[in-house]
Amino acid sequence: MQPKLATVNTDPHQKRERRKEARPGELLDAALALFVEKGFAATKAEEVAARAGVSKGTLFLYFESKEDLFKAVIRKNITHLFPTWNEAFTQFTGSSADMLRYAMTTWWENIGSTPASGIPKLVMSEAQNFPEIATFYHEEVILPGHALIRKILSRGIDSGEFRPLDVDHAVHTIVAPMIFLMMWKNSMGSCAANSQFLDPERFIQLQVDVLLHGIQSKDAP
Amino acid sequence: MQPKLATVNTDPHQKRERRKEARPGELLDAALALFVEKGFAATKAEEVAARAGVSKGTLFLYFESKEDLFKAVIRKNITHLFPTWNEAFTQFTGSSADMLRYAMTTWWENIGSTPASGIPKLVMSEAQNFPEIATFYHEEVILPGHALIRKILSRGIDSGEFRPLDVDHAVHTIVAPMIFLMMWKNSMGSCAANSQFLDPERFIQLQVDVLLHGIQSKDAP
DNA sequence: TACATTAATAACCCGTTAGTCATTAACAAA
DNA sequence: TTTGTTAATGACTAACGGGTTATTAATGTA
Repeated sequence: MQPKLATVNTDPHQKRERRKEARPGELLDAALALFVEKGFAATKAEEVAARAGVSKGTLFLYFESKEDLFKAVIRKNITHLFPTWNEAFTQFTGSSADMLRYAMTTWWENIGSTPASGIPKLVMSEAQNFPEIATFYHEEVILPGHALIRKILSRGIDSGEFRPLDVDHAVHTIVAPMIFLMMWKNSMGSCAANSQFLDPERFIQLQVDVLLHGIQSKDAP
Repeated sequence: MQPKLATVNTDPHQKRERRKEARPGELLDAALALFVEKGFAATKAEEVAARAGVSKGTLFLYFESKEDLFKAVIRKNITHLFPTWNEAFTQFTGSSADMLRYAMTTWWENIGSTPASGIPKLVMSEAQNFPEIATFYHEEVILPGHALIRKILSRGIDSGEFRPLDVDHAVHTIVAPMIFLMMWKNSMGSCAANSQFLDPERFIQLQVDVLLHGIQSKDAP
């Protein structure tokens, strides 16, 4: 709670390091963590700097403004996983059910369980304040992501494995729980009372099961 | 974008009104709208006052602090719909499928399509900054809401209409898309490009359909 | 019309914080 | 060892915004 003056370091006698290459990345990591945790407006520039182990002046040496830092954080974490995933999916040989299960599992491993899972919360929280970010994110993440899911669904329907569906809308049904999970994890999830309330892996398993098998029992009661 | 000085009114010659009773409600409505739109920290007390048609001083006449205003906003919008809903559900006579459909439809009419739909975004965005709010919300909204859904699922399973399920986890599967929808609507939803991207009513219909029928075709292809 | 009460105001105060800049010191080369 | 370059610093400032208060005026009553 106390702001912890920047002048006070864990080891004040520590040598001042010159690491031009490493600073931006470290600042971006620190900023991501704090923006996700406290929100953009509530996070102080000096906090970000302190967390990255530098002074506030250094932060503004690498980023024009706090807003510039924010945009850089988003941009950095929109890594281009999509090409890799597209590759993996076009070469997939198993059933479409397995494909969906595989997709959600690897998504959890590569995004959901990493700090990058904080991005959706951040983007949604600040979308109104930074419309450019919102459209940027929409085009660079949401649309490609949807395309990926649509591919799985279409494949399953074509093969007769899935029943015919309005694919464009069904995509949302697949994606919504994943977004929800990331949001939850990065907000309510850290409240003590909720730690055992929602277990991600279990949730994903059940989610896939419900999606694939459906709730309604058609034959056996 | 320009802050619009509070001193400048649309009609500066307008008579100064004394409406002690109406002010708090109007301030809370204004605050909800702005907090949802811009976030708590990014919203200025003067903006809230201006939107409610009063000066900043008046705001602090009715609320001790900005934080107090925030808590009051949350508290006000946790209206006690649950008793009514519990009533409606215990008296429900139709099938459990219809019950689920009914639940989601009325939820959309009473919450999803109203300004109150902004609360989840607000709570999740600020959960880390206001832990008391998070737990309060968890107990007053999330737990009762889950209890309601659990009731529907159990009923369906007991009657043999639904296949046996891990009810505790399945609840999340029902709830997640609704939360997602509210979040979306109050963040990305207002970006021009996304207006036709996700149609709430359609999404809910398909959501219920997918949940009830399931994706996987068990008999006829 | 005169007066009392109090809702509403706007100028004010002051702590906080984004952003700057003169100074310091780490490192490389001579 | 000396010197030049520049990464890093932290004290500084200017503005912003939460909260206060002396003043104003709306309304009710005599």
